[in-house]
Amino acid sequence: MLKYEVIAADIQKSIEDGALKPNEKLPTVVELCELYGVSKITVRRAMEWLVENGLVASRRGSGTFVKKPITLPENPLVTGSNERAEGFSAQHYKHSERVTSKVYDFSVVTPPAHIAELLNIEPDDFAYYHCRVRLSDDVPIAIEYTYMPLDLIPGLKRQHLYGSVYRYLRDEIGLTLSSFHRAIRAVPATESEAERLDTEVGAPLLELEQVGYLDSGIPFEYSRSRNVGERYVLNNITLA
Amino acid sequence: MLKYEVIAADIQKSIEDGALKPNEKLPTVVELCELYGVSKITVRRAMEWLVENGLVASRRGSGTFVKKPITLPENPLVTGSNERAEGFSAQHYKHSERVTSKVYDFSVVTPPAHIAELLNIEPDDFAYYHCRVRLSDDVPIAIEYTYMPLDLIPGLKRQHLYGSVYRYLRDEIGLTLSSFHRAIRAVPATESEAERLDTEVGAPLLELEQVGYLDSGIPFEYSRSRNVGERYVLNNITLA
DNA sequence: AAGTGGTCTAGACCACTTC
DNA sequence: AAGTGGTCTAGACCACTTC
Repeated sequence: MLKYEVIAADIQKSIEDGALKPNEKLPTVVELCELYGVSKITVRRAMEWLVENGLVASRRGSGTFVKKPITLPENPLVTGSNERAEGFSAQHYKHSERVTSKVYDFSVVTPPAHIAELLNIEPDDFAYYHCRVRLSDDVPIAIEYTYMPLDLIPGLKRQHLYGSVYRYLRDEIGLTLSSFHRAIRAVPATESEAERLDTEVGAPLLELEQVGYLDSGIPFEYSRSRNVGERYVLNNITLA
Repeated sequence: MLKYEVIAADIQKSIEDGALKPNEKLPTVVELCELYGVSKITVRRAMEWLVENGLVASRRGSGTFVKKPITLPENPLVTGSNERAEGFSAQHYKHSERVTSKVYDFSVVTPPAHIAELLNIEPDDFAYYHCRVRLSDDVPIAIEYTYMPLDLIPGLKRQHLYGSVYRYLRDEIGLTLSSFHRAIRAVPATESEAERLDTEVGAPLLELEQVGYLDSGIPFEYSRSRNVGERYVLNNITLA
């Protein structure tokens, strides 16, 4: 664990267990430097992390203060975060839900031209294609349509689709996932989606269309996931 | 403009006008230090900005490389960014659209309990409430329901609702907006929304429910904006 | 072995707030 | 005037990649 991570985690813990109360002033940057025996830039890193994650607000000239933690009402079944791309399994296991999948299609195809383009492969290159529905405690949450370049990923099997594909890529193949470009939309459920997701035709779905990149900058997936509107929320902190 | 911003902007420009091509290696950190006569940490800041904005990928031990810029298909009329909260007007003027508003309600009320809670005001404190539809080139894009604490904002008038309320808060009142907590959902249009947004009842809307904060950490707005699914996309870059 | 990015030190200097 | 966070310097040291 890096030094700035230790500091940020400590402060986060103090806020979460109430040792630091909303609107309370944190120790000054200089004090924290002395406290942890680190340099100013390291404390700043920790502060930046806390600001980005919505825990504190810094005001030049006066100090850094604990924000009143707010959670917007979470009626729906399932909550995702848009800060980091974690994949469905990682997000849901946290809440000790039982995540399962129904696989509707798993094949090797030559993807449509615009998808080949996004994946940076030739029009006649092969890609895995799969369609699966993700369920949390047996309730269908989302349907995914995913393309992954064949050449990049040796040995993807149907069985992997029942668990976390990202875990397979990371732990078994040793790929390093680095970033995702996302477009977020609201779309109506098609007839087949309505059936597979146990909802109505035309029901609002939250669509996340994304291209995922390895740290090498190479795209490793094109994916469209459509989440049932009334069962899924995406949470997010944004800076002005 | 800060030094690291200058460096980041230079490199961004080189990428955008093609001087730096996809997959090309950037100068090393040390080279950039010499080139700009700055210290390493300043170059790192610039690199971090470029990584966060999806322009380059850094690989320890080998270098920093230009990413193939991708833009996901943008069928819809209007595109927003989820990186920074800019407000409707700022996002849309960029595309040289004509942004207008229809105001359906503007009043002072005591907000519902859960909203008062989120705004950190007493249950019987007053707040401005407004409901307006935002149009881009006369096409309705979104309907907003917003509460703002009365005490915080002197002199909000109906006329301000026809332009950018954020601009009023910033430039006229001198408030500094700092961050937004957002929940993103797909919801069906109600009857009145369908009529005001010129769409069907039950049509998918992209809802952004958000609490906005001042740099002092005080909430200044609770807002729910519902964007017509087929006319609006939110774009976003996420790190793994 | 040489080259690359990543974290960190110990401070300087500045912008801004508070009193 | 004193206190606070924000940017930056000039380097050290390290982890990792490439050859």
